[in-house]
Amino acid sequence: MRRDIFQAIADPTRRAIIVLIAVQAMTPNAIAEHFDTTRQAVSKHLKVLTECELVQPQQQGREIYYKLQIDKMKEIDHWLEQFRKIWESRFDQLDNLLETLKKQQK
Amino acid sequence: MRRDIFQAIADPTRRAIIVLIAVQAMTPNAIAEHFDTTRQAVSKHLKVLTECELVQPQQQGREIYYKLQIDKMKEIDHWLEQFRKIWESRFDQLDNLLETLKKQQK
DNA sequence: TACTTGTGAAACCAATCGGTTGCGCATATA
DNA sequence: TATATGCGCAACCGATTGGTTTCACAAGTA
Repeated sequence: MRRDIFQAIADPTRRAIIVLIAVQAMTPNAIAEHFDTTRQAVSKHLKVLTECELVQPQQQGREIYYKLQIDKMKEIDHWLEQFRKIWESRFDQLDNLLETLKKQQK
Repeated sequence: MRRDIFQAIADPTRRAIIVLIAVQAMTPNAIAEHFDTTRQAVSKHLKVLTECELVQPQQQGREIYYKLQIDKMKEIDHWLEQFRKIWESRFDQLDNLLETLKKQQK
């Protein structure tokens, strides 16, 4: 199933999971201990994250370690790039200057 | 109403609206012309974007211009910062190297 | 072999989402 | 004043979401 990465990071629990496994790969059970939900709920979140390739499962015996695919996070960064151009531009700085002048006039 | 910016950018139409008004402030009618939906649907999206302060309305006669608050986008950038640290780190590069070696062994 | 452990999948549920239509209300304009 | 325009809000609707409980199954362990 094709998934949207932005929809994947919309959920706060999912974002917390991402932060958690960014440090090191973890099993669903280990992850669930950090939250006030069932393992199954975490499993569902991991499914979403896997479907959009933000996370990759690695079977090890009967345990499955989920590892963050940090490269995929760059997709968000890439989308932000167009706005970074704006907020770093002089036009934006001019805009802020005009706003400040406007407020001073009041 | 308090809103989550990540939930706000989860919707593709909403992201398109953000890109659209990044160039210049626009009215709901003008925005709606760019999409295959009603003005009311766009109005709802703008409400969500306004509630999380990604967008600001500016009344002008009977028209309302919606302007992107580019500064708010930095919040996403800020969340990404922790991952940027990882993907720019040598540990990550070492990780990739190990992965490559592993594949070559097969 | 019997039991325990780690896991995903299915069925269900209330809440939320993104869309529509219909409405009311200002603000131009004739 | 009457009419047209731009807009937000409310009510409604089907689809999706995030959670739960129950179950099945493979992998270790007694």
